[in-house]
Amino acid sequence: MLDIRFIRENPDTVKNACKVKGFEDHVDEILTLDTRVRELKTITQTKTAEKNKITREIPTAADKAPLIAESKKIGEEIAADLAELAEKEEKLNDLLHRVPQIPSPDAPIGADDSDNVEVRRVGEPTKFDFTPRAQWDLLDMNNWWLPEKIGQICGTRTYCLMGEAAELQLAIETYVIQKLISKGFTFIECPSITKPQTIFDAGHFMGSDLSVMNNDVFMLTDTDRCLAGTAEIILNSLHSGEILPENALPIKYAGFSPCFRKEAGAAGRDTRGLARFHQFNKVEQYIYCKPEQSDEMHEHILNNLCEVMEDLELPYRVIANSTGDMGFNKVKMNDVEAWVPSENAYKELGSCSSIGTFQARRTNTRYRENATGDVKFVATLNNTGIAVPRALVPVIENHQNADGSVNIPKKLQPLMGGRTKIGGKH
RNA sequence: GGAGACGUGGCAGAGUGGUUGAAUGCGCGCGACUCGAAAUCGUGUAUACAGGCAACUGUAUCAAGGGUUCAAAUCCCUUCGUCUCCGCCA
Repeated sequence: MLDIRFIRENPDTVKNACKVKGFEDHVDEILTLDTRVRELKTITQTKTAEKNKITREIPTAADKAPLIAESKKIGEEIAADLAELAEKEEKLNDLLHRVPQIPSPDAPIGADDSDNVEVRRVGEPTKFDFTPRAQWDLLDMNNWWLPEKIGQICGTRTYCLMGEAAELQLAIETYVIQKLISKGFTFIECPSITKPQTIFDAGHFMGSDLSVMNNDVFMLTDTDRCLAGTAEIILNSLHSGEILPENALPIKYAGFSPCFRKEAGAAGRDTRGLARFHQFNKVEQYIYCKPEQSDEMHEHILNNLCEVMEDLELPYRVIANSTGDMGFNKVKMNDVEAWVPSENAYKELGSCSSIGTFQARRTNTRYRENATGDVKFVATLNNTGIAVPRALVPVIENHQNADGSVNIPKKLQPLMGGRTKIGGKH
């Protein structure tokens, strides 16, 4: 959420953010409510101060009865104002949770992903001197998965890797985790079961009614828990309510967890292959930093993902997502897409986001400035480290050979027992 | 799942209805002493919101929420969390 003072002082900026991101504009209603709420606070606080003064005189007063009566009378007056205050504050709070984060001036303005802009392209689409196979053919012929059987057992949008593909997935996860550790990240394995409030605090949903997430989040029936869609959710709440020392920043976490998505809005999309599942694994980069460090950290975690692409020897490109595509809580967003030969297209493998202080306001995560002693909200950022099995798609397709075998990228070979190739007839 | 204990400031730890935003100790900041440091002494050390140009003032906060009362850290209820023992268990 945004600072109410910021909205008060920059209503036009906020209105514009609503417009370019495609969210309803509640600014005028917010400002009206805000004025009334502050009025009521002033009135009730003045009366409470008066009442406290009388209350303090009671223990030593010779005749207590008139003072008690007076105090009681003021108490009743306060109660009436308090009722209105509570109602107005609740309404204001709900509307404040519907105001989107202000997008960066650098972000392309646009309604949806068709307005995204390619920032850079690294490597060329892979050329083959044979007809390359699609991921599902490679998986079938190498006996690397069980699509029909697992569909019967576990339902749609589940997967099961076997043999060398399962090994490769584990190697990729381990590789990325170790890479991030070497760059100063703290490796942290996160729970997937969490409370709905933590998901809300990550700022992916609008308003203050938690039921809005039912469409996207798996709720665990008859419990107060749900399944987290990403480790970002847990990492975001890791320092909630804390005031961090300035020199602790930036804090860099490499979170690993199984991730759960309902994929309710994706019916019929990516139903074949390893691209989209209810459950997958993800290494997540998560940063807490000072707001002025945010751009630098954005480049840092974006570059980490680009390096991973290069270590996996994948042709890829970086996208600047448009204001309409970046989502409710983001300042700026860069997708990283890898080349997928079977689709003759670049496909998203990761998404790098600057959140500003938007999440920190929801979790109340702050730091104390050394020089001034001031307490300020931290900025947070997140990026994919690697998401599997989706990342296996470009890896096995781009590195395939005519016989259906797959070359292992050099950096992964030590984690694959020194093998340079898997699959094929051998 | 059963039984019990507990949740106070950065930490430790007093405090069971009335100037307690909270004793005391530790830590930390500043100052004095010192050539410098240690020790010692003095002094200071939460956050949010509202009002004010500001100095500052007010209100709230002793896990969270609600209740009783003129008055709640202190009494009652609910929730959350932590710990111990038993049971179960990868």
